[in-house]
Amino acid sequence: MLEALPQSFYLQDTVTVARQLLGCMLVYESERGRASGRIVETEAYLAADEASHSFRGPTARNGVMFGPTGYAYVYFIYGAHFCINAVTQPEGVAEAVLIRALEPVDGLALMMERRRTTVARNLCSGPGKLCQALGITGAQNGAALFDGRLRIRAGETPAAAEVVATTRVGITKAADLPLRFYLRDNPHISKR
DNA sequence: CTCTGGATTGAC
DNA sequence: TCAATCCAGAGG
Repeated sequence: MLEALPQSFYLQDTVTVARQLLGCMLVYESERGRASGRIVETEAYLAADEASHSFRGPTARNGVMFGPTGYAYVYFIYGAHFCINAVTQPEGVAEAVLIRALEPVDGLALMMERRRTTVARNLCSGPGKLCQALGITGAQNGAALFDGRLRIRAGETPAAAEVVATTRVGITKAADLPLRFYLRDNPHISKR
């Protein structure tokens, strides 16, 4: 897609990508229609990072992380939810940015139906929630983010002072690293 | 093959 | 605060 961020965007340092994805738009054109939102929360997962799925080497689940840059790594967790990551770095270097929350923009009615709620701030305020709201499942694992029905567009760049860096959510290893980024005071972030 | 626990969510 | 729910990953 002309308007999507180019594949080369994802070759930047993974922390830089995690920061720069804030404000960008995640769009998915599903069979049932388009749904999209502005990215307001991300987390970086690095190669030398015990909390990353890629830390112990390639497996059937995490294989996309070891592949070329700019593709979606979608996995199933807790027997119930999907989470979507943007794979960064060249082939062989397994790093990614977990997209944790969106501010809903397009397809509100479809999101409300999928999420079974009409409360806007409950539609995309968590990694599992936003996948459900957009209709993203394991079928999108390995999909390009720079071309096709699942893509990330540039958005309004937030002011540097608006970006907060803190520790990641829900992990037990490397839990002290400041690799979570979100937009200050945004009502759609995943916690509180 | 069995066992453990998780990049979560929503109900209590 | 805690159970649901299932599969990936580790170990035998």
